[in-house]
Amino acid sequence: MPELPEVETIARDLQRLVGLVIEDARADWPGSISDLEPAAFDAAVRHRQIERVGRRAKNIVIWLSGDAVLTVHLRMTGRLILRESGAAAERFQRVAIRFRGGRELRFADARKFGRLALKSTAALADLEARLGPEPLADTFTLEIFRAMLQRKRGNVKSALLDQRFLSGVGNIYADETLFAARIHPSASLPSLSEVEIARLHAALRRVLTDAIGNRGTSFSDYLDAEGLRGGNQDHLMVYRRTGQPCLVCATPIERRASSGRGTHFCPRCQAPTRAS
DNA sequence: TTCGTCCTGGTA
DNA sequence: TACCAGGACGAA
Repeated sequence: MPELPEVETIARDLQRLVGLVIEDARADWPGSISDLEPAAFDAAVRHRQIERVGRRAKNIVIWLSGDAVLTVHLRMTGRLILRESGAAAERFQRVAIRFRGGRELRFADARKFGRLALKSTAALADLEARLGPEPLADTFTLEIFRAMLQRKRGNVKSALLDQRFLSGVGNIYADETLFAARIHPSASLPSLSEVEIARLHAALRRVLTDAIGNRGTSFSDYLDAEGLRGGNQDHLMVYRRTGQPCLVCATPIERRASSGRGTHFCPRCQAPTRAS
């Protein structure tokens, strides 16, 4: 599941696209492209130059010459891999963008949930309007986070997963962050103490930063832009460790389904606080 | 706020 | 063979 650290890793790897000119684009699965038929997409991106590559939330954002932006959301099983043209196609390859000079950006996606979208730079505002702040931005201070939490209801795990509230965090890093902050995933937001809010803020930034340092978490699906696995799966404390001993206190890690998602936690380290 | 939908490979 | 994984979004 590519989340902020995985998408950031890919976006950094794709810096080498800057300056390349698109020769053509081919979509083997039309559904992977939003709003445009494959032929129209091909015509719309041809001969445009890559000006900048970045990330916003879980989107890879590729600025093209001529007021166009290509956004890529990998959803669950999407991969974006840069290869030499002529290399064997990726497994589950859906879209290939060829560049002048012999390289090719492949979008592969087993479950076909991921999407490429071509839009104007003005239309990026629509994307921005649906996204909460970046947890690693300098502007995401403890004070801002505290104010955000005061306006939000529900439990802490669903808040972390809500992209309009905070962007970039998915199921893996929500569970890991809550463990690091020693907060129970079902804890209601109003019940969080000042100390817990501060721990949560610090844990968010540390967990995500460490995961970027490890080039993301790979289970079966995620690969970076070079087609290589990340290393963060060896550093997870609770995610997919159901029944295994907590690495802090040896209590078996529990898993519960909440709103259709698996939630992993240590019932002792993350015991609910009595006060509220 | 929760549920269904899109999807299908991997696993039990 | 059946079921699980789940990000985002729209509907109930």
